[in-house]
Amino acid sequence: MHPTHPDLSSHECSTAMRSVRDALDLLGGKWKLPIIVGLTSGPRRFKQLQREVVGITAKMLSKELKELEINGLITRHVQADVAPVAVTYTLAAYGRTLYPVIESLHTWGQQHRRHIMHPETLEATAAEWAAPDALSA
Amino acid sequence: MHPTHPDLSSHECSTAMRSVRDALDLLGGKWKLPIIVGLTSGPRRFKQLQREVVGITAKMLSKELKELEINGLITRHVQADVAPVAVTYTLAAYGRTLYPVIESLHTWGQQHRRHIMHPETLEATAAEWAAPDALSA
DNA sequence: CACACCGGTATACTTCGGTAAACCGCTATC
DNA sequence: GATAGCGGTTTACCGAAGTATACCGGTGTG
Repeated sequence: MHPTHPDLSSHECSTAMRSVRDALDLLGGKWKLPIIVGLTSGPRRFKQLQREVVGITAKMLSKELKELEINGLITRHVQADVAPVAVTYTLAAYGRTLYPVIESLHTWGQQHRRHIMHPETLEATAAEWAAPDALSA
Repeated sequence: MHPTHPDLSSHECSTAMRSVRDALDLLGGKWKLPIIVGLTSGPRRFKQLQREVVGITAKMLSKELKELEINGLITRHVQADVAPVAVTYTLAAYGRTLYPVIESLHTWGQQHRRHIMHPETLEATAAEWAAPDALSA
């Protein structure tokens, strides 16, 4: 048809799309990111984590932890000597590389909550945040 | 070694968790973010978008676009005068506030792909990225 | 005329994410 | 001895998410 639409970024766009979907493959679903957030403040034990990630069932937590471990984002260590075997989960170094992602989601979610509660300030808000036109970085 | 990290207080942690889950409520699922990425480089028509977001069915695309519009992230406009009614989707101002999120996911996904393909450079990689200790901002 | 593109909708189906609840061996507490 | 905590696994089940396919009215193309 009309190949003349000056689409600067059709390449960049598909690159971005691929990367985002790669990331989503690992982090997608309802629980993975909340779990990682729970681990940002230090090692946690199973039940402890289950209490923090409100609403998750033991089965889901168990399953998600396995997947996160397989992908190298978290580490599981067992202390067999102590009383009723202590199991601890920690953010692995690789998992810590997710901080920027967590942070941006955290910030956006916070703003979003305000935005929902005070919709009258919408335009101001949207303008203030200022969208950096990066993404091509 | 010693990740003497700015331990998120338990309060900050639950705040972060709540925000992240708020964001995930809007953006969760397999398609929403890829669709938004597709719209970052300009307005798109339905079929055009379907071609870019590889693998999505018309039904899903239609459903997701509706939800994104309801949440004010994108805008739909219809041009009724032209031949076979042209429908165009655009990132709304509010949707553009997601750039930081998209960008961090994009960056991480890109690194992750490299990481998968050259696992031997793992330690170097993880160290290099350096996790910004923010998040408590 | 036959065919393809557009922007979807309708119907039917399958898969998977997720829940609820019971259960396991072990330990410590009342 | 009963109960509760730990770190899960197992079973059973449901509903949402996602897929596949066909179809619609309109138009323009060969």
